Amino acid sequence: MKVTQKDIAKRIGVSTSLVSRVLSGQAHKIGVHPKKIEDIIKAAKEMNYVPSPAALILKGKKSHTVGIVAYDFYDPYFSFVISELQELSHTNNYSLLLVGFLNRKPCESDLLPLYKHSVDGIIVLGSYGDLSWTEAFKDVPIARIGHGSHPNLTLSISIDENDAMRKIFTHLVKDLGLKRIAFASREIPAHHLRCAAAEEVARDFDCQFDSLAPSSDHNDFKVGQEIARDLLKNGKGSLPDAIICATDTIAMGAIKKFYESGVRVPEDVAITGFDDIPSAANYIPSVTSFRQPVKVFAKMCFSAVMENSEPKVSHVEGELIIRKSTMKI
Amino acid sequence: MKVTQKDIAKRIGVSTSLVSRVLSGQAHKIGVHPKKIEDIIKAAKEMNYVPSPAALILKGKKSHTVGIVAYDFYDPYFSFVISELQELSHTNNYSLLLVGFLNRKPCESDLLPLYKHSVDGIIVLGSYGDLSWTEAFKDVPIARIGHGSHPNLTLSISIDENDAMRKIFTHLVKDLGLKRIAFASREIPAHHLRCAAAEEVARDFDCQFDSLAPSSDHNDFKVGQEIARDLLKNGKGSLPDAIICATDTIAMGAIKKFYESGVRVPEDVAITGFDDIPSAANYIPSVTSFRQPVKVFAKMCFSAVMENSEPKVSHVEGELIIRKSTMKI
DNA sequence: TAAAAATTCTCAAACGTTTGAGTTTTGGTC
DNA sequence: GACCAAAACTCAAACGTTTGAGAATTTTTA
Repeated sequence: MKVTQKDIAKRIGVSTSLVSRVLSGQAHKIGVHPKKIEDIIKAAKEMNYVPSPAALILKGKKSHTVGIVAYDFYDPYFSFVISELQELSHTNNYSLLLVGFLNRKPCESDLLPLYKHSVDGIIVLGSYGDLSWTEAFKDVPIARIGHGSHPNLTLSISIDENDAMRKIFTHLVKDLGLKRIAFASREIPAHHLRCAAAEEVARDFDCQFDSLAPSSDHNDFKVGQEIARDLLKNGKGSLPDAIICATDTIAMGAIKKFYESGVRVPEDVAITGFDDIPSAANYIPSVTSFRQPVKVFAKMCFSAVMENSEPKVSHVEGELIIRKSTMKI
Repeated sequence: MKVTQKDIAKRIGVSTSLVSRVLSGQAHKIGVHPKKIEDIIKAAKEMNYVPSPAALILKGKKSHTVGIVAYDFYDPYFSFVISELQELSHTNNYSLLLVGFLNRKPCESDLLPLYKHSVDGIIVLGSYGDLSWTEAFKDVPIARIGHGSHPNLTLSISIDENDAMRKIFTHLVKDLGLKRIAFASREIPAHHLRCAAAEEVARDFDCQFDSLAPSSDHNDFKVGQEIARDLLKNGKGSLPDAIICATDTIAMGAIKKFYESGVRVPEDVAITGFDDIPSAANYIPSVTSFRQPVKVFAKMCFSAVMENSEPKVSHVEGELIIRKSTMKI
């Protein structure tokens, strides 16, 4: 059924050693007759030989597999990352192993697939989530799309939050002339960082700044709604000019609550999101959002683990996609 | 570094054969002293031995890996499926190999990962997409979440479109008293099926029925917008009472276009979607949607490929989630 | 034209596990 | 204490590939 080097060797009448060296590109290391090289390659093609990765791994070769671990699959942002990684792995002849730590803390058995398939590298999605499990993978490069550094990470890549905020504020303050800015987020590490950046930039832009958080923690959408609801308690007059939301979904939650309360977006309050997930463009009104350079993230992570490059923390620039939710009327 | 059966054997002073038989649960087949069994198992635990899957695969054992092939990662519906499958694979101690055929026709190199890792089974996501490549995997069970049968499929599972339509029509016609129903979809196989079901059920319900399709084919959202635009050309008076959309995203597109044209949903026209993707609940107004029993799909596919069960085409019931976009005022 | 050198090729062990067939040990029986 | 069967264990080959070391063949050189 499955054709092996032995089959090729038999057909041509040579040893498997020769076949192996030719097929693995080591032919030049010893002398091999050009004609034989040709024959072997031709035979391999004809019999459509595919090397057994199991055998290769046994011999200590690379598995050409990267594991991708995600803490959350629902987030459309991550779906996009995954589809990018899939594309990259395909063009580089790698396989993609998917492992997820859904909510729960990663346990032994979560990591097993990574062990078992002896991945050449691991790509982690998301800033939050503990990284203690990386201890068990000291010898494989681990890259992360997310914020902050960690001793076991070969690459940690993210946007520069300050730069992002600067771009958002420029739009809000310079383009639109807004002054009273608020930031809406959940009580999670990834959002704290963003909030701190917003606060700092607000100072530079000389804005009145407020940080909004929900009383209780639900999903992003509910959080957005709650924040809007809380804001409305003080009367429509006291609304900020603009609300920068930590995610698109929070933005949508806020927009919906405002809509239901007769507050118009962007006329009464401008709203921005983060990540530019597909539905941001489809919402009513379409949501201005800071788009992360996902393709670049993916590419850099992939290169980092393939080449096992030097540890590094990197920032790459994103882009503010301006839509109706902040448009001048 | 990595501990093997040899290490265990050496520590206890037995042969690797014995260790292997004990550890792989074949001890009862030959006689093994109970004490030794205990010792070996204890040692394996202490040294935290993990069997090398490479070696096992080489010996022709199962790889405990299932491949999941998706034609589209962007669709939130599939993200959800994938996260379910991930959960299942985890509880069953399987690994998940992700391969995607993005737009393009699956080519040789797309399938390589499945070959290479000698997957025990394959789960295909989506009705559309050609299945000719399955010829190359005659010996592994393939299950599909999607419509229709195919000789190489162990399981093809989907909702019963007629049942779904019946539930939607019941809501629209019986609950809301609507009479003039339209169906909006794209020109793709999966939607055609749905359209046919709608048409048939409309007859049973004695409704005026119309099938709507865009002049040109874009993404779902644009299609929704276009269909709404086309409908508006004939004046607001001629709108149907309700539009059943083949996907949530088409529904949102239509809603948005209507909103921009001053047509109110649900007051002027009721709209339903399909799949109940997360953003359906978040839209303005929230979108009534037919939810597919994704968890059941995932579970059945997984079981089917794990147990390599008899070929079967299955339907399971879904549920209409009623929201604002069809609510009585 | 034989020896040296260069070229081309093969042997066999190794990676970690399984398993049929064989070997040693144990305990029992007369 | 010699013999037998049952119980407990080991040998070695096999899975598909790589690779250092060596063997065979061809070419060069003197």
